[in-house]
Amino acid sequence: MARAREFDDDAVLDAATDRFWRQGYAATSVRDLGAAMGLVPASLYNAFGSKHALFALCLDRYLDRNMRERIARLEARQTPRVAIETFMNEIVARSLADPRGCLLVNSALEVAPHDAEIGTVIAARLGELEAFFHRCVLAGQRDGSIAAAPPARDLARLLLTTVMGLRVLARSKPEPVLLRGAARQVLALLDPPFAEQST
Amino acid sequence: MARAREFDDDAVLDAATDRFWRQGYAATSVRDLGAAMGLVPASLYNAFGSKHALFALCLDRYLDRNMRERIARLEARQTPRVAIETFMNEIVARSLADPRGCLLVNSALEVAPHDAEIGTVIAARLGELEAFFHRCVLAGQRDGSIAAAPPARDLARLLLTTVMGLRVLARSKPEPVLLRGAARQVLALLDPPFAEQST
DNA sequence: CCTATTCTAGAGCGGACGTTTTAGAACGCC
DNA sequence: GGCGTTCTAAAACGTCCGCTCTAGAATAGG
Repeated sequence: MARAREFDDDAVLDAATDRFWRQGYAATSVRDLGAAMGLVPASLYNAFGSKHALFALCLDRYLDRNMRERIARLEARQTPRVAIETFMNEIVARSLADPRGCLLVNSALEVAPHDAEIGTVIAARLGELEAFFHRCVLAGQRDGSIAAAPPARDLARLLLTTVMGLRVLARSKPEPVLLRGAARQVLALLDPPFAEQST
Repeated sequence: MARAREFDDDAVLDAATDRFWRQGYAATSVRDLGAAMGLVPASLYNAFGSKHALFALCLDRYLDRNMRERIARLEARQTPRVAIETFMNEIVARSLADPRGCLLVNSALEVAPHDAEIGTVIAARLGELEAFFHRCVLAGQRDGSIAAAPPARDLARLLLTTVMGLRVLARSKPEPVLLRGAARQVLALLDPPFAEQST
């Protein structure tokens, strides 16, 4: 052991994530990151290896603290139908409130097509989200709160697709009625054929 | 009048569009564009003014030749319900076949949030697409091929959202079953409550 | 206290960026 | 046939890129 680090890993990673989130990977320079993190480039390289490695770390941390946390929270505390509704409503609310959008979606378009390593991570996380929707739909079809007729896999696929679409629209056409209308209709698709459902 | 241009505007704009489409705006350098267009940077600047102006031109041309052409073709030749179905199926097929995705969607995430001028163009074109879906849904509800209950505006909003989402997923998780499943379900939402419909 | 190790600071690496300048070649018009 | 204009070609502008090097400050163990 020798001299200790002068900065807090959590704080500087938060700052780096915010930069990538706001500006994208390519448009964020190492000097930009350094300034936001309060670090000189050399310290940044000493601590995290490279811009690419730092991005991978930020993305992973982001997904743990946003997507996975949300999935775990909703699945533990809500009925399946309500979990889906809450998820979609949270996406709409966040999309309208936070101009940065979603780092996962931003990266899915900017980084994934040209970076196999990050691309694999992103595809896997999208798969986790699809799996969450699928579990919710299956459980909802079992308890009668979701229409039994449509295939659960396809409903999960459409829900995932809708989340992606909402995130894109929010960044270029951030109109509340647009996002809310789309979310309302995709949720309507879950309704069982008769208004009544088991209590 | 003096010396004539040695290149064909259409051909070089096609080449430039392909570069922006494939790599995005920021990741495409002027030298890159020049090489693809067979032009030295000075000629490019002489002919098109700047990288930004060239991009705006390419985006406009792209939208005329892809989105607007498709809308006009479908609206002229198909019943409203079939027009929507054909549009969605074409999006899925193209997304799976062309790794470049959609220049409009790519730009909606990469360029629009940081470029007010391009952002305005993109928001307007997304509005045109939403309006197309809205016209189709209204006409389909009139002729009985689309369920009358859901609000046409919301259906149009969800269709637009789904197109955006399909384009995003195709670039990071290009699985045919995923895209086809999502498209199938959003089209199922259009079905009138009883399988029979007027003919 | 001394040494070994790890940190920070800042200058600097070669190269690429968007753009402009300079030089000269090709054409319409008087 | 020269003139004026517009083209092409290539070098060069200053700036920023991701990254590394050198120097010195700080700390733990012997």
